[in-house]
This record gives sequence, C-alpha cells and structure tokens, in this order.
Amino acid sequence: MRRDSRLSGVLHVLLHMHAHDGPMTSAALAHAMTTNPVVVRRILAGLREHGYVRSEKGHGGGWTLACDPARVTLRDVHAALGSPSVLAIGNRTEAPGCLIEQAVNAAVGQALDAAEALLLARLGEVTLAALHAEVGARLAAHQHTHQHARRHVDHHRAPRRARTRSAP
Amino acid sequence: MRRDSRLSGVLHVLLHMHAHDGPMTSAALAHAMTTNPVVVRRILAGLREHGYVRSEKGHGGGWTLACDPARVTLRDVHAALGSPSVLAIGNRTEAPGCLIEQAVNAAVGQALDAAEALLLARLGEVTLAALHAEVGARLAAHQHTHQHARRHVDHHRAPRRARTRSAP
DNA sequence: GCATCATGTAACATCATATGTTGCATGAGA
DNA sequence: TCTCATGCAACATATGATGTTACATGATGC
Repeated sequence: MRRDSRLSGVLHVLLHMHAHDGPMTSAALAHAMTTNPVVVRRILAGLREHGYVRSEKGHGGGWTLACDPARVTLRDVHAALGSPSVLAIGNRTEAPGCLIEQAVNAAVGQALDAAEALLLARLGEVTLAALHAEVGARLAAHQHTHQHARRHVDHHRAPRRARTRSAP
Repeated sequence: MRRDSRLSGVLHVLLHMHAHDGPMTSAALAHAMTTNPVVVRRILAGLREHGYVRSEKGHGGGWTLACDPARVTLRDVHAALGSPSVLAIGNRTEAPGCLIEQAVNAAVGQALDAAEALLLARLGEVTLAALHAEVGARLAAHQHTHQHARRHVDHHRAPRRARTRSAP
C-alpha cells in the first residue's frame, strides 16, 4: 500500500523555514521537496489553521514559522495534517456478530492499538527544536568527516538569530 | 487511507476451518466473511504455499487446516500474505541528500520502526490455538450472559475432536 | 463416461487516497 | 498597473485492496 509521506514532507519544509530568515515561497519549499508548489500549499494549509505557520501574499511573501519550535511535536504536526491513519492494516468489520471474528478483532486490535499508541507517543516526544538541533549535529559531523566545510551546507542556516541590524 | 484487512479476514476463516470438521468450501468461508469466494481463494493461496492450509477439488473438497495451530502465529499468517506494509505513513525518500531531510527521516523512521517492530512482535505472540481458546472463552461468557445457551452458537464447534466413529 | 462440484486463474470493474498538474481568482507590494 | 505570491477548484495519474465474471482444470459420484 502506498505510504502517506505528508508528515515526512511537511517536517522537511518546516525545518527549512525554521533555518531560514524571512518568508519562503511555496516554490522554494517545493524545490527542496522536489514536488509541486500546490502540494506544499495543500499540506501547509492544515498547519496554518493550527497557527504553526503563517502565509503572506505578494512581493516578499511566503511562509514563515509562527510557533515556538520547542513546543510543537511531530505528533502535533501529524494532528494538524488531519491525523491520517498511521496503520495500513486493520480489522475487516467494526462490530461483528460472529464470535470468532470478535475474538480475531480483539487480538489483532490490541496489537494494532499498541503499535499506534507507541508511534504517536514517540512522535510526541520529538519537538521541531529537537529536530533542528539534530540537523546541526549532523552538519557538524558532516563537516568533520569532509573538512571542506562550507561546500556542503547549502541548505542549513543558523536558527533565527536575533537581528541587531537589518543588514550587515 | 483504506486499510488492508486481509489479515483479519484470513484469521477469521482459518478459525472457522479449525472449528469445523472436514473441508470447508470457499463459498462457505466467503459467506462467513460476507465476501466473494474468489477473494477467499486469493488470500488463502498464500497460506497454502506455506503449508498452513490445504485445498482439494471436487465433491467433498474445500479447505482444511494443515498445520499445528499451536505453532502458527498471527505474524506467520501475516508473512504468508506477503508481509504487506503495516504502516500507512512513511518517509518521502530513502536516501535524501539534504541534511534536514536526513534528520527528519531518521527521527520519523525510528518511531515507525519501533511501532512496526512492536506490532509484529505482538502478532508473533499470538497463536491460532490461543485465538481458538479465546473464542471458547467468549462463547462461555456469552452463554453465561444469556442463559439461552445453544441458540447463539451457530458458528462455533468443538476443536477437531478425535473421531471414534465416522458418524453418530 | 458424464454430470456435478470445487478449486485455479485471468481479466476486468470499482473505490479510496495520495500525489501531481493546470488554470484562474485574489490580494499585496514595487 | 504590473508582478509576485497565495488560495482554491478541477482534473489527471498511480497504486492497491476489493469485488465480480468467466472459463479451465481436476476430483467425485452416479
């Protein structure tokens, strides 16, 4: 069954937004995701309704992070996408009359519920800020491996640094 | 996303077969599952290749359990179905070049792997025999609740009792 | 041998959903 | 006013489970 990768995709663009000063256009985000700008708008629309991001039209417009990344977890993002089903398998019927099917559903259902609960719990433990820090760690490790430093960092920027001046 | 319910369905028919003396036709099993006989054959075909069930043509033919239900787990059955994906969500790309996406994939992937491992482990703990016993327990509880006993038990039969005579 | 029963299999239809794409309206800024 | 960007509807595409029909094959009973 084809897997829903919206969570993965939206996290990707959220972190790009976080690592970038000023708004990013759907086109720029779509380029990072190798997809279509409309797809980006579509999945970001849900996040906007939850106040996680903001969008602005016109020149200099685009998408910006509108939340504290330390307070938003991957589970929150998943919920903002409409809490799509996490499991690809399920029971055939909800309330079967057949005792056998009831027993099957109970056994399978318990395993499914446990797995779903674990997954959501894990997602709830990871914040956007933690992910961003992880990117930093990977960047450092990467630079350490290849001493060429700056050549490979095209995507990463310092997190939203306090701007003392408007331009250097 | 539409959930794959083949595991649930095939377990249902396996237990019916287990609780039934002699072969059961695809049509009978399909009736229990409220589906089409061809669908039953389709999902049972995988189990037959693993030796879990046997099928015979012609008069008196049909499907029979060909394994020790105490040694076959729900995980085995899932594997016999081709180990369909258990998770409905996943990462967008396998090996992204972008460091950010790598970090996202790692974090989400860990949660997904943990959930999948848990689910498969749980399924591996439950045997067909255990499910069958659970059916018996539910039957007893059911009979206890409604003292009418025999009226509701249309689906359940004693497990494969040793036959001393061919017919009563 | 022949009719009947049951599986085996291919082929096609259907439905749901993620994803991609185009087109156009709307609003903001230069 | 022109350009840029989002907002959104509409449609196309791909995938995969599921349902259905049709026909071939093999086994049993007569």
